Amino acid sequence: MVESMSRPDLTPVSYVVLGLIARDGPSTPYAIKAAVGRGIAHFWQFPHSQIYAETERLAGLGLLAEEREHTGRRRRSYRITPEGRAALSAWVAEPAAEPPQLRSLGLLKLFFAQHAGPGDIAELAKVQAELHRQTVDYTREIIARLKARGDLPGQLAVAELMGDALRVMGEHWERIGRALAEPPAPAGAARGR
Amino acid sequence: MVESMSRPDLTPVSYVVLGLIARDGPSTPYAIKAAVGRGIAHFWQFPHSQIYAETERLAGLGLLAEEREHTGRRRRSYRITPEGRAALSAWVAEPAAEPPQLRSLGLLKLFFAQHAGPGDIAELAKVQAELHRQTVDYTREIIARLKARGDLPGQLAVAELMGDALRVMGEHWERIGRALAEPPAPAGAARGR
DNA sequence: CCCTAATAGTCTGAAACGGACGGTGCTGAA
DNA sequence: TTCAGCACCGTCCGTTTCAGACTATTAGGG
Repeated sequence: MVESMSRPDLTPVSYVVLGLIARDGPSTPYAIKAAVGRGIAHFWQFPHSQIYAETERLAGLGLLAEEREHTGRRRRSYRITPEGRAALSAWVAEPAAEPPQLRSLGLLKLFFAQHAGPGDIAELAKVQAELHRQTVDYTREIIARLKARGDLPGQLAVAELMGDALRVMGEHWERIGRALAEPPAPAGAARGR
Repeated sequence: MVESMSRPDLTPVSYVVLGLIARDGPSTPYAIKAAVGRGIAHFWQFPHSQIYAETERLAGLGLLAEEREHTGRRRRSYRITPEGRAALSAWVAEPAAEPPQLRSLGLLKLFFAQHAGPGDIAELAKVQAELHRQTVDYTREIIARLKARGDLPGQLAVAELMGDALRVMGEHWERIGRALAEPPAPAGAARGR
């Protein structure tokens, strides 16, 4: 039983770059940067400067081929090589055993809610609920666009999953906001704090 | 309108440390490390070596007070100062405007699903579903424990939110797995993918 | 008294970060 | 025609984070 078929010298960012070029055809790093911002950034973040380093490195490894514009700005453009496609496929085919990671400053503050007044937490909940609503809306747009295309079932599934997860989190924040806002003091048996 | 009441020289990790010491009383860095692993790590990750650096720094700022064991290992122990409590409260009270960030290798592979066979994606979905199930179970335990205590409503809310989000994501993965596994070829009116 | 496991903490090289900064070429107003 | 302003495109570099290897220390069991 071989443990890993995918190349150990490639990082997730490498595959993002390979994958987007495979999807969109020959691309400049700047175009990749824009494409990342339009989707992948929502579940795998990294600084754009990485893209420039990564395209160069992948070209060195023979997984991308560089072409340079002859006119004007002489931008570099990269297309994927057969080796690049093979590396990408091998990686996708290998199941990911890592759990998803969440990183939320809002949750961190909620965790320590006891150190602030209920009003402050209500405000936090309001802000977070609104943020989640916006992101869900954005996700909806993406879903609509992907459905119109009918193509790319993987991307659609990702968007639907994320949309649902964000919706559920947003609902929690709304519930928290309501619970703290409406009954400033529940009256009657004043449960200690 | 003042923009920021909270100290700009403190990072989220600083507040994690302050918050846990505020909750648990005087603690050694190692104890904090353990406490982080029992909860906060699920929505705010950082390397444990940071804790040692951070306690020292916070002591230098006067937000923690260091005490050293006289016997045995002479471990450092830290308690929170009034200034530390004030800094913590100010930070918690200030709403977080950042959206939550998700980071999932599984979603990344799903996004590029077209580059692997359906069987590979089914396998990915199976692994991810199982991972999510485990995490949900773990979350349930935490919720039960927190409910038994009756205390700390913020922590309970966090656990419930995360549990729900993970459950929803896990259900998506299960659905994906079923969709790919059961009908290897949908037969009949082949809906053009 | 020694061995082992659990506890406790240190250290470091490598990535990642992120944002300031500097060109370049287009467009359209003067 | 010029050139100001802007959107595009890419580089660079100081800081922070990161992971985890590594080193003690101590309690407990044999």
